[in-house]
Amino acid sequence: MVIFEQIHDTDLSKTFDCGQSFRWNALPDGSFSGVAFGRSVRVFMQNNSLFIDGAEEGDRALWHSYFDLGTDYGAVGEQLSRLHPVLCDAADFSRGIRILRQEPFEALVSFIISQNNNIPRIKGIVSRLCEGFGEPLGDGQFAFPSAETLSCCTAEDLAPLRAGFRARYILDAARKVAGGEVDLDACRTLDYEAARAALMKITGVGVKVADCTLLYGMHRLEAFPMDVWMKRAMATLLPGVTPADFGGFAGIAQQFIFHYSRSNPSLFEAKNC
DNA sequence: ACCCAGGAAATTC
DNA sequence: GAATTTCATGGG
Repeated sequence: MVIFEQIHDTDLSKTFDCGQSFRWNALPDGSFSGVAFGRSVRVFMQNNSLFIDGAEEGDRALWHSYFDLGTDYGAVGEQLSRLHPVLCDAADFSRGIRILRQEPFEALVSFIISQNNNIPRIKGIVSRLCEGFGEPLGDGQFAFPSAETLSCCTAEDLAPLRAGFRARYILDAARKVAGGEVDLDACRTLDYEAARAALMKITGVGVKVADCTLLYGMHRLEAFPMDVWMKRAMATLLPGVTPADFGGFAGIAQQFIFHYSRSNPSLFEAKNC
């Protein structure tokens, strides 16, 4: 068990269910089970401490990084709140969300699967992908499969996932990553536009999926994924505001606005009469 | 039966 | 080139 004390501005339920990750599930006791970097753990908060049950002490730095515990989200929220009144509401509503540092390939494939799809179904496909092709971890859980493993698969192999037209996108991603044509490690340090262009060499990866991969898989906070919710939110709630206005925390602002908008659809109802 | 879902590719105008 | 259609699958 790894324990982090004096942890603030952290709500695991919001963090896991705000649409950035598809690998965590709530247990009846309020804790969450999930897998990251091939480690199966159960996590919960208690008295401002974050407990990682099943984690080894040697992985302390890994979990610190995964949950981005080095960032003061309270301070980020305050800074964003000063920029615009809507950000004040969004940041307050989304208090507790952290941007996880997920595995790059997992983020890439997860958001390829996400296109024109809904979150429960995305989770189902990702789950079947791991069960079918990921390394078993001995407790009924499975690691996210590697690009190398998936690069050897055929479309028929992926049929049980019921991923539909996205299956061939997954395979193209796996082959280009495993073959070195797309270097995910390089995308961490490449300038933003170049990293985005590199990811978009994959069939099925457009601007939005590339931005999600950069933000959730590589913690590139300048990425600002624009899905239908974000487009509507920016047009309706923040006219004239651009991601650049959020400084170095655009990605965090995006997640706050996204969660706020999805959770309050009434914000977009017609305001006549 | 119909509509939508954290989009992107293929086709058409 | 910009606008529209199609793409598989499942749930409401």
